[in-house]
Amino acid sequence: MAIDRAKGVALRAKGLADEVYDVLFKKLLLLEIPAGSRITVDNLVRELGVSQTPIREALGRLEGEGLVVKAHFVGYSAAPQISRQKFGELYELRLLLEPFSARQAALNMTSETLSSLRRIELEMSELGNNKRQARYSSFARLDAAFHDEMLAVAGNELIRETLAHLHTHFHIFRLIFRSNVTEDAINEHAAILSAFDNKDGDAAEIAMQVHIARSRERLLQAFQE
Amino acid sequence: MAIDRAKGVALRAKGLADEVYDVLFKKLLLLEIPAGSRITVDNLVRELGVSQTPIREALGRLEGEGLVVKAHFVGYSAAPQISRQKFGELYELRLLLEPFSARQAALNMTSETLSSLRRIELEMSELGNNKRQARYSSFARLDAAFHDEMLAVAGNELIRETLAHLHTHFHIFRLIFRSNVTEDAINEHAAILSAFDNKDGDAAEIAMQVHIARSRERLLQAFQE
DNA sequence: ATTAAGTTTATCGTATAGGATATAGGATAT
DNA sequence: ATATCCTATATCCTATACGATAAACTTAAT
Repeated sequence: MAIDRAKGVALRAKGLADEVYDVLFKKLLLLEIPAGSRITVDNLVRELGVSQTPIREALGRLEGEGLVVKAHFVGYSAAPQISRQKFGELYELRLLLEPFSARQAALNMTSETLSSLRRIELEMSELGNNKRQARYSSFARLDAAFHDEMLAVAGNELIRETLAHLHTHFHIFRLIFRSNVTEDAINEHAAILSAFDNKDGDAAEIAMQVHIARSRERLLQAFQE
Repeated sequence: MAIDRAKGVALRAKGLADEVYDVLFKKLLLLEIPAGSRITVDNLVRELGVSQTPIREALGRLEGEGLVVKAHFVGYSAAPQISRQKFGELYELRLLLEPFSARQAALNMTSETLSSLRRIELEMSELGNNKRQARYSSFARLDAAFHDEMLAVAGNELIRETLAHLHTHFHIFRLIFRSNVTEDAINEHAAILSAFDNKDGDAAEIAMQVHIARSRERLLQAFQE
């Protein structure tokens, strides 16, 4: 896990702070650092083998992105678990942005992106045989890729960045409640893909709306268990 | 301008990094640091009288929020000026979020918020006599307050935060092109206020849509000058 | 037994020194 | 005259030492 300084130039070109950032980001996404738990600078110094400065800089960036919070003279912690209130707000926002983006994507769709989306879809459908843990983790990654690729084609980078940012929190939430949400989503994605194939903006918008609304219903059960 | 360490406890309770953050944020918003210009750590050390660590931490946070960018072994710079492309994307996003929020705000409107919005509106209309520079600066602040107050009542904090974040970049843009956009906006705000007063969601949504679309047209001229 | 005060420890916050790199300017060779 | 190489400087990047604070633990008194 330690960062190998012997890599020399290639590593230093990016800067240690960037490396530390990537490591911490990944740990947060994989829940190796549980939501709400403390993150001490000294521990990271020992664990990663770098000095405090790049670690503080990386934590500062994560703080700016809302993934960690800081209390004066207490230190950093991973951001707390998403609340039910926040969950509802997140889906309201997705419903405003993604159906619109799906429409745009349908109108701008290229054959390259379409085949790329089909490949993602194929990979998803082949996950059924894997173990539950591995399956869910892969599914989450592929689902993120599907939506992100669509947003790239839709053409509004600001919307794409905004949702990518929110997706991080969303992802952490989903990982905690390992709901079995894989199979249904595949059918819904197929409907979206079909609309993309026909360059049918109306159909794409509606299909995406259905997809997100149903996703919300599926995950909402996690709060009631 | 220097941070007074003699303030002692009160200052330290917030942490120097937070103080530095506030100072830099304000400088960026007031364009005391022009878009794209270099921000050197050493200069800030001398100017603010604090060590490098809190400055780096503050810069890291600003980087996470997209207000500054960093190049390895080169240093930090203020984020570059918004492009025409980005400008279009920003308004597309606003048109997706703010009319919807205006509808929600109309349905949830309270008498307290309504009178608060009216007070903002009154202040705006009284700015006409001031000097152009002071007038514009005050107008921008009041316009931001108007939209933010509406978003607070609308109820979705995530949308509010998202737009507040974007508003920073938007504000910097407007400040550079000191377009004379004050008078028209006042009339458009009045239409929104009227819909709020009647708790008329449809009217509020449409009025906000018109307001943002016209605002876009007014500012778009800045790119063509 | 419980509470409160004092002490200890872990951690953050700050400062300074030294090494590494990129950029700019000048000198030299063609 | 131009292009290339070299040198110098400003700046970032890293490491370490020291001070300040808050939380945890222990001890003693009621």
